[in-house]
Amino acid sequence: MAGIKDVAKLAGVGVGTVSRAINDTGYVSQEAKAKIDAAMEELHYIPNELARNLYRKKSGIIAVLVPTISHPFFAEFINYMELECHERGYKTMICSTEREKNYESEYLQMLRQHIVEGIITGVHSLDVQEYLEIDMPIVALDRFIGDNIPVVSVDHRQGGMRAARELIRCGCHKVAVFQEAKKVHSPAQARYEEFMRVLEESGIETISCELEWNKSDVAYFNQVTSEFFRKHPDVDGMFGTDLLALSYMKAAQENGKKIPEDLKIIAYDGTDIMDAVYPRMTMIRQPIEKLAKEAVRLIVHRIDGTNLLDKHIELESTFIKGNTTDN
Amino acid sequence: MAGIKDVAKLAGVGVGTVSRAINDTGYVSQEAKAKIDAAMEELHYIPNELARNLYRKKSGIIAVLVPTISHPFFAEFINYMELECHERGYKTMICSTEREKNYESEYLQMLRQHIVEGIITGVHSLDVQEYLEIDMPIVALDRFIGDNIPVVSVDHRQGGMRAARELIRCGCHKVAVFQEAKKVHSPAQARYEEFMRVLEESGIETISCELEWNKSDVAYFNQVTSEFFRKHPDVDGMFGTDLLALSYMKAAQENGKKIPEDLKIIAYDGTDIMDAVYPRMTMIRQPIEKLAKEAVRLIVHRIDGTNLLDKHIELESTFIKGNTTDN
DNA sequence: CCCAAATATGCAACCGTTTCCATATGAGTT
DNA sequence: AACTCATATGGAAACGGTTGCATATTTGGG
Repeated sequence: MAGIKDVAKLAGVGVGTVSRAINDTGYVSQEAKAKIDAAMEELHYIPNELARNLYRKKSGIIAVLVPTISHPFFAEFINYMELECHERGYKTMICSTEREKNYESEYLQMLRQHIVEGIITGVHSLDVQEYLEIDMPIVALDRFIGDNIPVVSVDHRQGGMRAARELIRCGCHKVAVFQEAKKVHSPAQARYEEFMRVLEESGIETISCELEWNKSDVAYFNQVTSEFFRKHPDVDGMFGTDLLALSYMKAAQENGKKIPEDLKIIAYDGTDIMDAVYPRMTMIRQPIEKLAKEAVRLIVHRIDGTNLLDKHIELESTFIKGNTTDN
Repeated sequence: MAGIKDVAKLAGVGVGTVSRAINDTGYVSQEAKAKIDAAMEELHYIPNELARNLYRKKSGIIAVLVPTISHPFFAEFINYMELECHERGYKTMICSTEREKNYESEYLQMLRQHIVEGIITGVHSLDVQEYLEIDMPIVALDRFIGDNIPVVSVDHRQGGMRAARELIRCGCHKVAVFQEAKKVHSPAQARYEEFMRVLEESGIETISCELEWNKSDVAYFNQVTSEFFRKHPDVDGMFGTDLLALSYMKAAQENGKKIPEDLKIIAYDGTDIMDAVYPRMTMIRQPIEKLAKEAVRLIVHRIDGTNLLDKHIELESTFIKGNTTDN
């Protein structure tokens, strides 16, 4: 591998001159530039980014922590995030934490090790302490971590309210709501609270089913929904995240229920795979692209040290009327 | 940020001794070790990985190139891949190329820049030349690139054959097959060939629909399938990848077709979101976890320079009988 | 008691860049 | 002619580690 010294030698100039030529900084004569270009060409020289990184103390990498990539919401989020990172000159590193142990601290280490410059975390860790101690570029996706860590999320309360109103409008009597583990401190909790509050205000019975922490695979969802359905076959309304809503619909249909006649379903998230299913789901769609862009914007600002003011960015979700509530 | 010199100074030893203590190489006395540990603790010292990388000429990062992360197959693949990489001590960088331009060369640069040590590419580029020139750690997922670049894929021919036989068994007369852009040189082409060959051998009419290159979003699929359905409402069998199969089923159901009575559908890929839909899809499931593990194994071997023999790893897919072919 | 081997350590060189600084040249000004 | 100032350049120091080498010091066997 040819280094900058080889280029300098071949071009008959000093390394400093080569470096200035490459980076277009300082003074370099036309003559020298030409010789350097020729030498670089001849040696197939490409600057070693490792060395640059060391000097600059920058890796140009942003990490994203998610429970699992294989979940439409996170997959879509990461997709948009990578786009935005790329646009801003950053690379994207992924870290999934859905394993036995809680791997978060390991990933946080990467910040101190200068492997990554910032972290966007969509992980619902239980041991939050570690984050609080660090004063480093961290942005949370839909999760409260600490006062100094900005959060990007949607207005869950509104989403919960809209879902509740829609089910009320459709005349539901007994509604199931699937919510994530309560020990997780997330803005999403407001969604369930508001959803249930509004329904109960209207005197509608609600049955909530708390999911296990950090489990979001389809096999688990199928197990939960079919079991739930067996216990509560008379439920006539349901609210849950995309895959869960799909899974519940499946459990119901397998048992001969008609959608939306016998059961109304509203899905939360509205990832785009939902557009491929029949019947068209009534959904509360999160603006995933915007979430991702905002998260990247915030983390880049943190990295640059500019604009540290933003604390909580709350975006609006969209209600999409489909055919799973009524026709 | 405290450096190794600070630790050395505080501990009253040389930097070499500190380095040896940290890395557990060479001789370090108990006494020195204790002092160093204390100093590291006091200074909250963590080795700068950037500096280590430079010396070792290793970044510890493997990149994965995909058209889009937001597609269940790739999302699942990346998920397992990240797991396996992590297990082997590598970080995972993602690069999506589903943008206007063909960004592959940019990402290939990362190898030369020493940003990543290896690349697993699931991208269906058109300009293959660049790969061929490079003799670097590259592994292709389901795609032929060049003689020196190993491929990990499934036995598509068998998958195509099974799907065809199933549709024959169900008595289809006119079958639709959606296939990726023909200009892509991928092992998957064998699937369509075999599928159509077997059907035509039985005298069954086939209509093939070629998809645009590098388009795999649901909106596009919906557009394609609804248009196709309008043109060919009398088709009674269909074969396509997961989302496409879902989208097609949706188009059919929206037009009052009964599944599987009026139309038989077989999905290829079998990502796990498919387990959440009703009716249960008849599928050819790719062993995504194994694909990912094999791809990582190969790339790591290439990086280490051990075992450069493997050229083409071909895994078996699984036929899963669901209720979209018959009950 | 002596010498080889094992243990222990500090210092300098190195990894491949970037940037600072000292120095040089030539053009334009007074 | 002397003095700026812009242009141009090479070499050294720095980034923060790791490792080779020279040099103790200790240990143990004959």
